[in-house]
Amino acid sequence: MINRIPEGEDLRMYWHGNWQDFCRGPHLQTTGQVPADAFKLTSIAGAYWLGDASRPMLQRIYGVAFKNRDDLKAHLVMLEEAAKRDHRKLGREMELFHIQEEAPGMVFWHPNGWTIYRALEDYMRGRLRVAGYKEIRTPQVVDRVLWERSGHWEAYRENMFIVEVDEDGAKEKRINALKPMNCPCHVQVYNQGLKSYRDLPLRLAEFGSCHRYESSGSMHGLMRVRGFTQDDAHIFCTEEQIEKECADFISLLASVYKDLGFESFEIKLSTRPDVRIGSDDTWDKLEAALENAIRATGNAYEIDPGEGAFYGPKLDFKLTDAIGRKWQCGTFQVDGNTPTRLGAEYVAADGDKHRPYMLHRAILGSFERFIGILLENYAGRLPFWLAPRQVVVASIVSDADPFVHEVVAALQKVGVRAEADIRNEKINYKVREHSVGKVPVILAIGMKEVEERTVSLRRLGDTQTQSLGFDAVMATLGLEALPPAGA
RNA sequence: GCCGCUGUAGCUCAGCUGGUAGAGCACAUCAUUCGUAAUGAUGGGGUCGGGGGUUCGAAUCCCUUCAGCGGCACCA
Repeated sequence: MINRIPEGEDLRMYWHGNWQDFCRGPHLQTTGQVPADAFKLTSIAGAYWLGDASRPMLQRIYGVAFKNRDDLKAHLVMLEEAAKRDHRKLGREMELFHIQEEAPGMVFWHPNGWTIYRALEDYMRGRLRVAGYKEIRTPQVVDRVLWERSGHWEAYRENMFIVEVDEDGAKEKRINALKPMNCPCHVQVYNQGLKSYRDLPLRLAEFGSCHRYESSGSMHGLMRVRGFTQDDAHIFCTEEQIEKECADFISLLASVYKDLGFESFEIKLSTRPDVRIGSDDTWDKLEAALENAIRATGNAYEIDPGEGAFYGPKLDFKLTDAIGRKWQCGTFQVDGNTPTRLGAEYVAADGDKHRPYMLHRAILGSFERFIGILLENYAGRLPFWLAPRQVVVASIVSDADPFVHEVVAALQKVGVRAEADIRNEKINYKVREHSVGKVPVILAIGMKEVEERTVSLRRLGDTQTQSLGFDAVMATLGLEALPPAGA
C-alpha cells in the first residue's frame, strides 16, 4: 500500500483501542464524538481488497454518522424519498415496462412506457433534423468479419452477443454478432459512393439498437441494460471542422437538456492517455479544438488528464437531477482510427483522397437509461408533453357520458392523449386513482358542465379546480401537448 | 463476474421449531348515480422461481440452477 502513495506525502496511522487503520484520515478521536442517536449501520457488502477484482474480497460494513439525530433523520428521509422515485417502482405502478427472467437486461415496453419513449424519440428526431443530421438505420446482426475489421472482435468480443447461423447444405457456419455499437455500420453507409469534401460535414444519426453482454451484477432497471437504443450519430468531417461541430453539438445538447428539465450539467475533457496512436502534434490540435469549442459556448469544464480513448480526446457531459444526483449521459469523441481501419475517405479540393475524422456523439446516451433518469427526476410526474396519459375525462354522473366522449374526441383531435373514465364510481375514487397514476390533468364533468359546456379542470398535485369553457380547454391543452421546440 | 441477502396471488407482504397456504390492495359480479385522493356486499385467483435430494410427509431442511436486490469490480 505504501508503494501506491506518492513520494513526499505523509503516511498516517490511526489507533482506536486495539484496532488500527492505515488511512489518509482524518478520524474522530473517540467514538464518544458521535452522538449515540446519530449513527446507523446501513448495509453489509463485499468489497475487493484495494478495489482490485483479482484480489480477495473483504466484508465491509457500511454505516453513516451525523452530528446530531436530526441530521441522521434528514438523511434517512432523503433515502426514502429516493426510494419512492425509484424508476423500477414507478415503472410498475405506472405500467410503463417490465423485465423478466427469460431476457435479463432487456426491456418489455408497455403501452404507457412506449408512449413516453416515442414522445422522446419524436422530439429528438425533430431537434436533430433542424440541426442538420440525416437519419439512417443499419442492421442489428452483422458478420464477424466487419467486427474483425473494426477491431471490436478483438477488443470487445466478451461483451458481444454472438449469433451463429448454421446454413443448411452450405457446410459452412456463419458467425454474426448483434451490434454493440453503431459506428462500424455508419462507416459502411458513408463508404457507399465517393465522397467529396463538399459533402462534409456529414452528420449521420441513428436511434441505434445495440446489445452488450453486461456482467450480471451490473444490471439495474433501465439504467444499465443489455439491449438499449442510443441517440447515436457520427459526424464525418475534416480536422478544421471539428471545433465548430463540437461547439454546435454542445449548444444542441444544452438546449435539449433544458427542454427536458435539466438546467445544469458539467463538461469533462479527457485528454491523451499514455497508450495512444497519432502524433503529439495532432493531439495538441484535437485537444485545443475541443477546448476552444467549449469556451465558445461559454460553459465551464474540467480536464481529466490521460482519460481519453487511445485514438482521440473526448468530452463527457453529466447532468444534475432534481435531488442533486449526477448522471453521465452525453458524450463527444474524436476518432481518426475507425475511419482508417474501415477505409473511409473523401476527395479533397486538391483532388487527393483524405481520411475524414469521425465524431461519435450522443446527447441522451440511451433512451432506456434516459427515461429512467427522467422518471426519477420528476418522481413520475412527467411534464405534460411526455406524460403517457395526459388527460382523463371523468364523468360524475352517467348522464354526462355523452359530453365526456365529445370532450375526449375533441382533445384527441388537437393531439392530446385523452381517455374517458365513465365507470360507475364516485368522482373521489376516480380522482384518487388517476392522481396515483400520475395523470397530469383530470377533467371532471357533471350535469353543471354538461349544461354550460364547460369542464372542471384539476392538475396533478393541486387541490383546486378551475372551470373552463370547451374551446378554452382545447386551445390550452392542445398547446401544452406540443413538444418543446428548443430554446 | 465477486461477496451478502431475497424469490409465496397482478402488487405489498404474513406463514414459529417440517403436517400439503393467508391478509390488504387489485380483479370479477351485484347493488349504489355520487361534485374532486379509496361506497358496500359477494366471489374467483397460488404446480410457494426452476431442477434434484432428505423425509411417512417439504413453502419450510440440504444441494444445484436462474433471476432480482445492496455493494464491489466492470461500463474500450
